[in-house]
Amino acid sequence: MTDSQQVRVRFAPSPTGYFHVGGARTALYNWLFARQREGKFILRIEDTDRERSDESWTGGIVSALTWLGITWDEGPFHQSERRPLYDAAVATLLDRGHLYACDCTREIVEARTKDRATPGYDGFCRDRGLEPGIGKALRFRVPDTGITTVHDLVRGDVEFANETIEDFIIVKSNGDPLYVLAVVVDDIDMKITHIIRAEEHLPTTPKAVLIWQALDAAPLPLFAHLPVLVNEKRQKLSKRRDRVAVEDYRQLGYLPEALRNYLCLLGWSPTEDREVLTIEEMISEFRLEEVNRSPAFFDEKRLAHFNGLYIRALSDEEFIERSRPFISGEHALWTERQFDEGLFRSLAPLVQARIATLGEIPGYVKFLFAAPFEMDEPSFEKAVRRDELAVTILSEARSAYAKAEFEVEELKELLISIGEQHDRKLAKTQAPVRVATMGSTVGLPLFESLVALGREEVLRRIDGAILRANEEG
RNA sequence: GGCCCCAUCGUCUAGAGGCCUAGGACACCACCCUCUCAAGGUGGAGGCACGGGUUCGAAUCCCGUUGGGGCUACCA
Repeated sequence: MTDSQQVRVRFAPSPTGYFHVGGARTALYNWLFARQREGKFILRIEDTDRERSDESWTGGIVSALTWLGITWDEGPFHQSERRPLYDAAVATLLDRGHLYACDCTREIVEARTKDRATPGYDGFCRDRGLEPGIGKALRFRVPDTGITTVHDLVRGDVEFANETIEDFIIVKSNGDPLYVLAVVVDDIDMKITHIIRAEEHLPTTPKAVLIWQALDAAPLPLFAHLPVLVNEKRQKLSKRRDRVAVEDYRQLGYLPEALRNYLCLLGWSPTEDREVLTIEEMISEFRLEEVNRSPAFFDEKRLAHFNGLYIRALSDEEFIERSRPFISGEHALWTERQFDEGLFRSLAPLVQARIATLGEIPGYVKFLFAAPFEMDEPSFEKAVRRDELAVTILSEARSAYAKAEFEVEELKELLISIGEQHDRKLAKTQAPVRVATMGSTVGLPLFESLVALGREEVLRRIDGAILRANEEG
């Protein structure tokens, strides 16, 4: 390609399972590159294998990309709808002698090559002059000598000796084209200039180059093979064994901008030790040539850190809006009637400062809305049963709060003075009250929470705790 | 097995021959702040896989070893 050409990249996932973070990273890099070069980003669904494709997965890809803010300029195209193009390319290749029919079954090929030093197809049908047709696959005649070079922007030139590449199948015996052919035909047809994809595709790239050259229809694209994302055991992220679905992270309460930022940093980094980047900064600073070559571990802890950063950067109002899916609807721990938006708003900033994912919100405010009131037993044991002064403090707090102004400072001062009478610091005094009213030793600041609960409920819960401590203690 | 890729703290990375006494971030530890828990602040521990070269000088270049990974389907 030349510099004057418009940049055209594509993201081409196969709809064979949940859309995962590795795919999202690949899509993001393609998208950033296209935006930076003012080119086009094309979405193409690689569903040449009908038996392995499912329309529902395509919907998942589309919604995940949309959620991440990765928009496409053309598509989504489906390979399954572009069959005529592949057939025409096959005709051309056949015409030029690049293909030959083969009727060897997989078993026969394996039996024949089992003892040979070089595995793979042995070229048995190369010169048998079989007539193409149903029941026979079409293989690409790979040159016996020479080198096929892949020009890769992140790895440099990668060379493959042609003798190590087998005569691979391009059309199945049932007439269906294979991915290796479809991808090349589509990339040529869509005038793709840069192929940015995961490293796992690198070994098949020389085959694509060979087909591309045999078709002789367009200059070769530039490649960029991104390092794979791995799990803690340093194996390629797998849909089967690892939690990788973008949708899962969405459900857990990760912000798309945080996931995007984290993903951007898995394999590339900007200068000056910066890590939090706006989308504009990513677009202007991203460089394919600076992408790392080694596999990167997808670290959820680090992702959570970024998510916390992004959550804390939200304005009060934005935080409330982002919270909605987690505080109402079918996943809420309470009914719509039990929920009170005003009360939630009053405590929201305190929640916002404490969480790393939006999914943690319910845990912080369930003491306010969920019925029946849930008591954490270990907390009760620790702060009430094992504290001989707990019941005394609860009783005194109850009396004081019964007639107090229900306001943060007032409630705090009252508890401080109760503590002083028993020579206790507030940290210790507040524990039984917190557990009695909020159900746990940990949680939101106590006095703000008491105000939200209201006098009546606070007194009721303290009474309940005293009763419970006495009857079971 | 064959082909290919890779190799800086546990993790993500900065580093393109002298700026490195190897920088930042997550996680971890300590302290500060503090009504609990977080958040925030300060500090700490922790790394160039190994061996040869090249060079006045190597984390940086070359070769080898070792280790990891990917691919090896009439899947994508």
